[in-house]
Amino acid sequence: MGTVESPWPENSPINRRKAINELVRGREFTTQLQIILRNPLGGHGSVSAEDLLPKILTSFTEAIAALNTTVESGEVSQNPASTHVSSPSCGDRATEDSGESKKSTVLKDRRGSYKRRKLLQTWTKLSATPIDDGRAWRKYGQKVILNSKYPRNYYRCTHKNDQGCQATKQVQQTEDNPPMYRTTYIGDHTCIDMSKAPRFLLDSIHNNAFVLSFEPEAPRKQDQPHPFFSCFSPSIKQECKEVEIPSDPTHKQCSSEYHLSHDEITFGSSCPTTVLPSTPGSDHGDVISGVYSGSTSSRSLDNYFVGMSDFDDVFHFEEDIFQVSM
DNA sequence: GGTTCTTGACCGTAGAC
DNA sequence: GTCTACGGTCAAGAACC
Repeated sequence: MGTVESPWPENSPINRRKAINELVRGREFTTQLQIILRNPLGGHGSVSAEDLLPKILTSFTEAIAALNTTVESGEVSQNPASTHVSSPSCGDRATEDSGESKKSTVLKDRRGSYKRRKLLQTWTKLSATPIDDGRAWRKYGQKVILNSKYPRNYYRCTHKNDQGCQATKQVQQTEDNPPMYRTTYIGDHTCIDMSKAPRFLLDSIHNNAFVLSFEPEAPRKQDQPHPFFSCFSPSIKQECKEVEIPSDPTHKQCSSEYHLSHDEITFGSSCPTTVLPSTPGSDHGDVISGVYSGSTSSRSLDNYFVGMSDFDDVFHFEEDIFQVSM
């Protein structure tokens, strides 16, 4: 517990290499796009921004797919019910259920696990307060769990009906002292929250065209780093503490939910997190399920753009990163 | 009036026999 | 193969804004 293992299964160097190659390609396309956008009147040959965008998306999609293949080979997807978390609510059924104690004292696998849940990626978080992750959830059920003092609450994305978002989460209070809340996320968001969509995305919707906004006047939300890319910024990482401090409600929202810690991806330094690993080697999937999810690919990538104040926040179009040759 | 919550019923899964 | 127990989801009514 608490130790996040290496996100890269060492037995899949081919997929990893492919992912890196795709990311490099995507960066090259992005660089070309930047040149075009900075010099819209200049001659860029036959390549246009409209041509580059699909290539960029394809590169990222391929990278995600490669990573996803890598992850799945390490059994990322797992029923959280079988996750070994040191909590009474997780339930050693044999210890309390006297009626079955004579059958077996060994805790077997839980029954009643839906196949759908096994197919979707899941990850679990522990926090001192119910997590407000900024997403719109709608409660659809509550269930008393065997050997658990508190009921388990079931939530699904508000956009399930209108956008078919399959993301769900379960929140259950543990019997720990002080009480903790275990939040299990199942599946990734495939919805777009229009209230948080960046301007370039809205423009593309309204104009039925791809429009990237690199305008500098768009306010940066320093206090709300984008969950996925925030780990690329070391100044933000230190803010990432999974367990929230009850006495400080300002820390209620923690970006670490989607956070790529240094272990998830080898770009930055440390990022403390208590995202509970589903299985050894599955931690990376726990944190950024959406990115690794093969079922979403580019659409999921779109979601990671949603909520950003500016596209520039993501790519940081700066020469020192992209080494633009102009 | 629309949205969200509550809660009992139903369904799917898997261990036991 | 059937029974049983359990977790997960559905859906109707209630509550809320």
